[in-house]
Amino acid sequence: MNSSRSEYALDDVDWRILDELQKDGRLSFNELGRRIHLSSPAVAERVRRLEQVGVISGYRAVVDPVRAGYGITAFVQLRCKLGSCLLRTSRAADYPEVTEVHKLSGAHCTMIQIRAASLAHLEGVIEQLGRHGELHTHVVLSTQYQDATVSRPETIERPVTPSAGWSGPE
Amino acid sequence: MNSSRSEYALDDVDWRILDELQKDGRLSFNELGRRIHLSSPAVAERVRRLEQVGVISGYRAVVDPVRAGYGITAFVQLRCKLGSCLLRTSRAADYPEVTEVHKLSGAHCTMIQIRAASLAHLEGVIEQLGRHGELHTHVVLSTQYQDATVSRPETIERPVTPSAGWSGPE
DNA sequence: GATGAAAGCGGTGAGCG
DNA sequence: CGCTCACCGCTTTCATC
Repeated sequence: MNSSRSEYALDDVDWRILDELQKDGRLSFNELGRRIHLSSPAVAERVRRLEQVGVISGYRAVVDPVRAGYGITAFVQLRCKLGSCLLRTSRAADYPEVTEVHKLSGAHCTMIQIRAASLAHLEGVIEQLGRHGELHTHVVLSTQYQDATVSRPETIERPVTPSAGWSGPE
Repeated sequence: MNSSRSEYALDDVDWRILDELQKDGRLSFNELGRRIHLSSPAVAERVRRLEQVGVISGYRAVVDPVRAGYGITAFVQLRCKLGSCLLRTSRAADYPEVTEVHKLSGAHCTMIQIRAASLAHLEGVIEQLGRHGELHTHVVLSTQYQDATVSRPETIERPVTPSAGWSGPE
């Protein structure tokens, strides 16, 4: 299920496959091949390789958190106290409301995303999280955009304009 | 495709279906019914209702951003300047690197998640975003956890302990 | 990679409990 | 509201080019 390499060279056809499967994960090899102009056996082989290499890590139904009863989203930045770090003293199952955990550079060590059913519910979660350290909470008023698909990096490379006054000696 | 109501009462069977489809979005009605002990026609009807009501908003292949060449993740908190707000002056296609945009309560008006191919790439994106206002950037060192599934709210309700010294008059 | 054929499985609808 | 059954269609897969 895993590759020894952490990256894998994706060609144009691979990206077209990824585009389609990110839009509709239930496409059959037949239909997928039709859309990217490839035969189904060829498509099947590529998809299987993408899965084995781990570029495709799975297929999931996308559930709308709001319509499923989770009206509240919040981001919490947590600076763990020594010895009570969230990542060391808790497991994912302890906090089903925690949707994401990222270790950060900067002043706060962790960025956490939370889904809660109500503000009262959120309050309870935050109270628990507070035992691990100092936290800054940001409640989301509305989500404008999420679940973006990943597309080919080459397509979107963006040049950096060098700061004029800070060029090296010439 | 949409319901007039924003929420929908989900029973136990619905949640079992959502659990399974979030684990494997390509399950056939046949296999899904097998797992939750229901016949395929019955399962098909429920899944279709969940789709119509918008609880299931789609099916997607999950692409690992790192293995797809996006090694860098960052969170940016943006306080828009009047008249140059990101949400008013740009569209999603202008920033393919922006994965999520949330409007926030608190000092910063927006929380943005970014996926970039490299630090140089991130630098370019941040430079562009900076035109919209003041921003605080947090680079993710590693992601411990993401893509949690949503499960029944009732299961995980968490009591809030009232602050002893601040009860109302009795 | 493409083609073509064969086999298996999944989806759908009717009728009933 | 769910089950069973039967039918039709599609998808997958293999062998071959």
